[in-house]
Amino acid sequence: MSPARPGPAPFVGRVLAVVRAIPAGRVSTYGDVADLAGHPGAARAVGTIMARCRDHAVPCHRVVAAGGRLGGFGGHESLKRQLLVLEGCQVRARVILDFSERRWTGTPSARARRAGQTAGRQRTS
DNA sequence: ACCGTGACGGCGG
DNA sequence: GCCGCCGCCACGG
Repeated sequence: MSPARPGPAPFVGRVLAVVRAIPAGRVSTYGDVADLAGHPGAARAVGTIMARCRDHAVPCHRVVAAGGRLGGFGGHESLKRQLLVLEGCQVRARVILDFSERRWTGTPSARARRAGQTAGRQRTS
């Protein structure tokens, strides 16, 4: 009964969830995603997950390399670039020009939480 | 428990 | 600015 299928490993599931949360017009780096998924330093693993992800509900084109470089896209970098441009990013060759403005590292409240602060939300009391 | 897989990150040349 | 090297990590076989 309920043969509970293999299902994605916890980390994989969280990574996909994080990527799905990246708003259109914004981007995150592999390292940012690893961080948001709770495994800082696992950027390479995130890349591997992206490479194997075939779920169209996951906007993997919004995951870029450090410094705003495009990174890979299964041999279709031009497509990745086009998608990002359509979403409003300025891309020159293999670099996102307005990276600092487009970079997304989670919701402000989530970031505050990571920083151990209570900022953003009203004071708890 | 070891090893190969990778859409990485950082640094040096 | 590009390329190559090495270190890093989670996963599956």
